Amino acid sequence: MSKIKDIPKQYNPSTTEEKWYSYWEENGYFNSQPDERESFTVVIPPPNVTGVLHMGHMLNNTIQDVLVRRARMLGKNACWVPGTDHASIATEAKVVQKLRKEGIKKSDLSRDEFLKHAWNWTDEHGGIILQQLKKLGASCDWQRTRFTLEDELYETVIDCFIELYHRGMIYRGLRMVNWDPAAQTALSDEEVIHKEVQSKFYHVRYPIKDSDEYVTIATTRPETILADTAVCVNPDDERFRHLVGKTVIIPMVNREVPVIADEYVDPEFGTGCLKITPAHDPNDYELGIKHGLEVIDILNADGTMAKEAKFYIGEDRFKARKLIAKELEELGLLMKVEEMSNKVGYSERTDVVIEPRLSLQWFMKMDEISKPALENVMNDNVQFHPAKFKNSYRNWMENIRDWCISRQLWWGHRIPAWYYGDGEEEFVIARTADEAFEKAKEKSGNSSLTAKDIRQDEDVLDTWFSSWLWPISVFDPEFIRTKKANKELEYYYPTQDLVTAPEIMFFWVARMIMAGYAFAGEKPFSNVYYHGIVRDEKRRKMSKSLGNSPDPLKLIEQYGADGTRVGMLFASPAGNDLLFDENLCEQGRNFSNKIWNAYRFLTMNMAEGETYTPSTDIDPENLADKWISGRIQTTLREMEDDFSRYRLNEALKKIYSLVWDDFCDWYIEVCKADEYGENMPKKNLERALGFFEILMKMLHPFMPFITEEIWQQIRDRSKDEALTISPWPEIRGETYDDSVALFGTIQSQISAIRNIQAEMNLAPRAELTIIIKPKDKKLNDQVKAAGWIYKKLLPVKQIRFDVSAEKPKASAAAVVNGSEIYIPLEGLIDLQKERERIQKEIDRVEGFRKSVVGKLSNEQFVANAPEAVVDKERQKKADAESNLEKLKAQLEEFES
RNA sequence: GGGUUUAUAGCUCAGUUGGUUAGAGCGCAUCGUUGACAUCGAUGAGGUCGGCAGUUCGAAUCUGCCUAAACCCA
Repeated sequence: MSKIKDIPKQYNPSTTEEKWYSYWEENGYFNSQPDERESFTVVIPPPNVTGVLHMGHMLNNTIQDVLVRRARMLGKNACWVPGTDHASIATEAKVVQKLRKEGIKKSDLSRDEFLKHAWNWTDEHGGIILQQLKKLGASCDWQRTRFTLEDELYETVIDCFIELYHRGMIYRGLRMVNWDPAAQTALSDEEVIHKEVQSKFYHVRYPIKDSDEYVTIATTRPETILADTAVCVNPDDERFRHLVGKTVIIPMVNREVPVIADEYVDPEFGTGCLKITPAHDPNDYELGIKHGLEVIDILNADGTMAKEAKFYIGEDRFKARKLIAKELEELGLLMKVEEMSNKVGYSERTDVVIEPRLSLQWFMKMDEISKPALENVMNDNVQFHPAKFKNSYRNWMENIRDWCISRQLWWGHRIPAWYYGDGEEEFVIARTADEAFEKAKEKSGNSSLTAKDIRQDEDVLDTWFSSWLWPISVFDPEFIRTKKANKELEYYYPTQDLVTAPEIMFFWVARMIMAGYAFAGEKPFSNVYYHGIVRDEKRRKMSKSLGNSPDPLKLIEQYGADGTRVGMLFASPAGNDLLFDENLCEQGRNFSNKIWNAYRFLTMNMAEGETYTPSTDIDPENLADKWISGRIQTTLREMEDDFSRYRLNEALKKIYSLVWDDFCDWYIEVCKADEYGENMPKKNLERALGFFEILMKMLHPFMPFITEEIWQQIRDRSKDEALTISPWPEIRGETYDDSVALFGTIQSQISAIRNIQAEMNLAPRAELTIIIKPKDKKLNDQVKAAGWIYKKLLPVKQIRFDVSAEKPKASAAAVVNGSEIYIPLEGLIDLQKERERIQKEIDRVEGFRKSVVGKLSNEQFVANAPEAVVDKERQKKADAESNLEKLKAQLEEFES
């Protein structure tokens, strides 16, 4: 390259980012087609189609992009499939809300009319989030973008339902389900969030029939008293044994119900008497079946009191609770009210209190399908990173219960069940109405059945019942039906890495693994990387309602996409939560600027009209070249290890430090010209550019934009030479261990001299006379040959290397690994200060020596520890003593 | 109630199979700016590793108990 004029002092991300993202897209670098290369496939955890980018997405997609970009540079056929899901409950709720604002009630609309509104909403708001991902730099294959409710994927889900039904894994049944009275739908167990809340514990008296006695029960939900059909005690409880078999009268409704006995009751809890409400509590329901109790349902779907309750009909359950408590008090039956904390289930989506409710729903059997999913995670066929999550996975899998897959909603995949009568078994499963009609005629044996006599199930399937097929369906939507993989599925499946948050483990990860084995007979991915949840500095989860989440796009605007990515990753150790701090993005932006200025400085050193060709042919005589080259090689190896363990933040820290500390603070400094104002020697500049190119490659997965910008400026590149598709640097190069060690020694000596400058309050530019007395002849030759390095990094008037040097009078001194440094400071030295400085060092080394001697004088240690360890201690002792001797001599000489 | 995880500098985190007088970044302090970058440079001060007991020649690292916190499941 040749000199570029007027590079701005500060890096400006916004123009760069626009420019390169469109360049990448135009040239199709992110598009993947099956070929002979090894595939590296990642499917995106599909965000809600109408959602907007939040901090969790930022982290999630930054991580995926780093993995995908690195794989691409490693020469793999990288394919990152983007897409969205339809988010049944959330989207339907939003549409209902929007219609309500317009004065339209959902119940006034037909299903088709409602769906039209929902699709309009989706078209209007849908996919914004995918556009936002581009701002982040996400290198997705946009041509493959999928949506769980698009036609092809819709069919897949229906195929899946039919297949599983025929395998006998899907059934319909009356069960106690988690009912969301706001969304008016059943939910799966996973969609219920249990929260610890402060509740009132009402103690209520129930009179025994034909007696003066009472039993006292305790409940947090007095409204359910109206649905009680028994009272239960423990058979071994002496207090109540005589009451078993008698009849109690339920207050208010005056229903006569039996007192029954069952081991289930814990005599220690509450009053020891349990009211049984089979319609409104899962445990009571079981007891009800066992004891043949009546089931009285007193709640409507919307959570108001039903006419069966007889009291407060139409009132909300919570209002009814208060009214009933008041009435019981008036009746003299309310004994006391205690405060207690208990766990109450809330809807994940609508945040209202869940009611256990008996209803007819579709379920999926989980016992068989979960087995391979558990086994293949435990044996690491599917690896979890970090592995600690295997524990909770196993725990959930081993206690898994059947999955309620029906939802009383319209936005979603409609259940392909068709009813021809009211009986529980009077239905058929069919793909179309015609097919259903034929099947219904056959199953019912009623040949006079007409098409009008059959009606399709109104309900849709759980959103996760579509997304669990994602790793299969995005490649081959017909596979579930045809059972024959197309070319794409053949090539891309199983995928490599899945990146998600641990909170999604049961919703999605576990079920995708089940689907993988159930349909493809193979895992859906090889690795699952669980990242933390993004929290604010007070450890609160970031949420819209708390308003504690920054706007990701504003962050990108402010700090650049690269800076923001670096900020997110810096704070993100695998599996730990991320305490987001904008400060980290600032650090990322500063890093961008540092890189930019390093590059700017190199261009400033170019002569007009001259052409510079980056080179990594190192000068064998140049210690600094060998050192930086070795450092790069070592860092590449370390990063490889970090990546293999999904420790992205560690890999980033290493390249960050290599660029900033090694390259900028040391390498560029030693490359500079001898005299200020002169240009850097051409050879130095070309090598600096050559190493800089390698650094840009190493940084590219983390900071794609600035690295591409500089890469393209360093040389003219063809379309085939964009950094994004460039090969990752060779890892097989020399590590120059000896040169790296020698350079390290010189760095320590230079730091020691700078320390003297600072502690002695010397003017930073005051030129120094420096005498280095290396610990032996060999080192003397080596450092002497590298004398030029000292001159570049220190204000040197004169420097001398001499194994037999004597300490001059009135000089500051230091000992570094056996080598001594003297700096004559005639007239400048503060004797007292210098004495203190050396004494401090003596104290430190003496403390160290003592701890080593302590070990060595322990006979047990010498006898039992491995010889190498003992030898090491002896060497430490010898070194410490040698250093001490020199320090003491320096101090004495100083006193005289 | 059952289970899992975590506890290391002011903050956020490293610390592989037990052998470092415990590391990093941020923050803090001192000094420095017409010399690539103050979105910067140089230097420095901060922990004995939650508590107790044990195993061991040796423990931040292994074991037990306790305390605290987080998460998951009932």
